[in-house]
Amino acid sequence: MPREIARSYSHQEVESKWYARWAEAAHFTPSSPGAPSFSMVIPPPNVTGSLHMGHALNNTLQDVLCRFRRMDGHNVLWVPGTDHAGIATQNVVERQLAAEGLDRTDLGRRAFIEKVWSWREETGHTILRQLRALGVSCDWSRERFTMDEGLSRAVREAFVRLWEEGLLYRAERLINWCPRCKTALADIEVMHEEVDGHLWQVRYPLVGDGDLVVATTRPETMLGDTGVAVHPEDERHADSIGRHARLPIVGREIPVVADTFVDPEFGTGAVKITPGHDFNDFEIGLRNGLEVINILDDDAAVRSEAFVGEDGRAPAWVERYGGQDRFAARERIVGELKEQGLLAEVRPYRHAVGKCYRCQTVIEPYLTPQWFVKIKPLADPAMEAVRRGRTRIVPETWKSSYFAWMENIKDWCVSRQIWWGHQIPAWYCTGCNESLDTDGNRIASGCVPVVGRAAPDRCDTCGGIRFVQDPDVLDTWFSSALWPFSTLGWPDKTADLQAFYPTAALVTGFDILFFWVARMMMMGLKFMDQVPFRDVYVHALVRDQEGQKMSKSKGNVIDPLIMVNRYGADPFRFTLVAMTAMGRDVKLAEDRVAGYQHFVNKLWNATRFVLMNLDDEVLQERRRPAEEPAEQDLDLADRWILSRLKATIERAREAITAYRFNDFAHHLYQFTWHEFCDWYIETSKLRLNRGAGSLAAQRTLHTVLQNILLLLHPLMPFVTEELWEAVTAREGTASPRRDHIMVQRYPAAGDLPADRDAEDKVEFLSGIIRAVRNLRTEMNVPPSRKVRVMLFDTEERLSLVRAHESMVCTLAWAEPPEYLSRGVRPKKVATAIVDTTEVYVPLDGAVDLEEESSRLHRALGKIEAEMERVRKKLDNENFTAKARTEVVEREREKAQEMEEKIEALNRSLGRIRELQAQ
RNA sequence: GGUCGCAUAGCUCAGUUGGUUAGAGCGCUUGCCUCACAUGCAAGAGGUCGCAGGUUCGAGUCCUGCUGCGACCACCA
Repeated sequence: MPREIARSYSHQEVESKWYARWAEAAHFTPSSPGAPSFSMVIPPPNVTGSLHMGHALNNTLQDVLCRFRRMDGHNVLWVPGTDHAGIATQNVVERQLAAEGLDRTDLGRRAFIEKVWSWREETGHTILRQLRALGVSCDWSRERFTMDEGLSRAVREAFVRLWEEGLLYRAERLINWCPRCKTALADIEVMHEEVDGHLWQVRYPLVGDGDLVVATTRPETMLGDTGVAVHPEDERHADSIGRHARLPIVGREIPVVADTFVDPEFGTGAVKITPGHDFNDFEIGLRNGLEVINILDDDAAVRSEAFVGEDGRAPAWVERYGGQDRFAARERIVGELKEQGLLAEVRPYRHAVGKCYRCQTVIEPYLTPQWFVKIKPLADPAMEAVRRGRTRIVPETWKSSYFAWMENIKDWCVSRQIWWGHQIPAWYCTGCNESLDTDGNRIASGCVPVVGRAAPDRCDTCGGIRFVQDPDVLDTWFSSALWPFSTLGWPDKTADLQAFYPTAALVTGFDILFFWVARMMMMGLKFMDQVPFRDVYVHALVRDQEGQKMSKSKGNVIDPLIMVNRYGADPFRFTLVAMTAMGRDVKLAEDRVAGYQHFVNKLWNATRFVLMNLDDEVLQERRRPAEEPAEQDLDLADRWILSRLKATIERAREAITAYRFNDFAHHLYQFTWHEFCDWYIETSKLRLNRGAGSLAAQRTLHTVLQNILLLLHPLMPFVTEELWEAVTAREGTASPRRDHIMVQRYPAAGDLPADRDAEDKVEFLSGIIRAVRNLRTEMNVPPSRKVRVMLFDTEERLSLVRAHESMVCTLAWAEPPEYLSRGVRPKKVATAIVDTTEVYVPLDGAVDLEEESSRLHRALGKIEAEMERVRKKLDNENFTAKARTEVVEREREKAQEMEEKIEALNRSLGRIRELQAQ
């Protein structure tokens, strides 16, 4: 019989013990036929990741939802897994290679990919292991990886279907190129950042005479200039239109064109046009028939006739500038322009540059063949679904962001020039495509792909049998976009899809709303003809206590595992949930966690108290927990706490189903601590000690405590499970695992009575008690003495106090009150009013004046002695000058405090003398 | 440049649809080792709810403007 539990809770052993037991009992995915399902997919963390605060918050919230729904009778499925994180993972492994002095080309594609796989075997499960420490209850038997066999099949299938429906195309477009990752990026993967740069004004001589001064932030791109543009109505430059300028350094003649894009107000009103390296210029070039020159491309000579010198080689300047780092080239170009006197002006200029979201390298617009998803036909239904409420975004403020992004969406560049990822299922016949580079490094834009679920056997056109697969891989987010259904077995029609799609909710941070959520919406509707989730709960970012984003470089990172280790998973989870209010960032400070650790301790000790006071029979009674105690001699206090419990259950359920996590936590906290512990347990003590009413009190304590544990379980799974075992005294039952709190019914308010009458009465009585306590303190009644009280009100009100006199007196530590009818108000009293009842504490009756007076004198004596010691210390000892100052400072503060205290004591003594005199 | 959000006690934040003396945790003050818990108990101090107007019988809560932060989006050289 676990009648005694330890004096305090130690989380370490308890947490690992219970996690193992839950897993063993297969509680994570219950299956009761006919029950409603509740499914979620985890936002798959990168395999490269280790657990940070964002994951901790995200997964705690999901776990709270899952545990609640599971207890509430749903068939819960929570699918865990990881994302292969193309560029991020490739970067990690490449860094390892670099440490050995190698790069990926030394290994070759096949060997490199093998290396990534073995890296993943070794370390790719770290983060999922770490999640277990939080107590998350995903179904580990269903762990998926975006590169595993099933999901890869889903990716190929999706790609092929998009192709077949004409929603996928390959084209040469200007894309965002990361020169470090050496791959294309989607628009959304480019982060814009303000930087301090310069605006250079460069003189372009016109052929014949005169010149045009153009302004640019990137002078090095002039190597690829193929025109200069001015506004058609700009009179200053009207003469230049149609003439040619001679490109400095290069010497090429380029046309001056008119385009309304040019803002005559900005700079000089003349813009150099570099169609190969700027999105605007590309458009202008198209409109005006300008050439495109690619200065970063080693193959530039091949790709553009303009670059071919007499000897068939690129002109020297391409080698001088194009091959090297852009910023070094910029300096040399600027230097050379200056030498030639062509630099008209330089001024500091702050402007935005695009950077790679993976490595922060400045993006270079670059003309290459890539694969694109035609996005409009996918985005429209995805917007419609949210508009019609088929998917609800919570909180709603994110809806407008969602629409804004979707409305302006452009075709999605899904190809990446890296090796780690889903290789694009497109093949090129070597017979048909002469320009095919059979090393597979780059497929020219004119080549015709054959897209299919597997490599083709024979070319339909030429009958050839040799094919080269497209070397590009898909954007990582392409596979994540399929996650809600690919993890359930799609493209097969599986029972899982039938049962669990659409998923009930998706819990995610706003940072991946567009990367991931929007794309899941599009793909889910496309391939499943149904939204991927009913609700999207968008939570905020976890910041440090100053509101700064946590980052390694700032050194302000709080490690969730350290929190779990130090305080326990339960307090940590509780903190995260309690801080999660809608639409606001979570600022996390460690002392919050410490604060909620105290709450765990409180719960622990409340349980200890209950266990110490229950008779064996009561402990072993097996009522359904949310059910009022059977015996009907319930006291007012019992009725009150049960009614409060009912209200708490209602509020808690309301909060959690509306994703108001902080409300959920706070209602339960408030009830447990300030209603159950502070009031109910305190009142129960009297009845437990006497015979009368003891049984009802015991049963009520038992019932309410069990309900508290059940209610708190989604938030604090470990400690509640541990305590549940103790309060349900379950040894000897046939199937202990069925008794785990994790699989009990969640309390329902309907099982309990509301009792307005009891609530009103207790509120009144506790008001009286508070008033008396307050007066006690005001009157300086020593704790050893009971206070004398008089109450003045109608007989009816007073009779209520009379009926609960012992409770009131015990909690207020008062003598039995004098009940006064109207008319005889006492004098010389301290008063308070509760409702209509006036509460009096007679001054002279409150304090034993003799005793109090001598107590104060003793205290005064002590302090004066201390003062004397301080004075001596200051006088006698030999200090160095500095030490002396410090000591004096410190002691002076002490002395000040003591003097204040002496003053206060003297005041009290004075009051007592006054009273004695009367 | 566009959009959205936030400004409430010393600190970190609650405050659903406008309704009587604005709440919590931490911190602070005072008194208590009262036999579940000092990771505690009791009592308390502390707020012109960013500023200025407006709507209303009534506004922290709605509207307008301003100030200060923050985020997201964005191809102006």
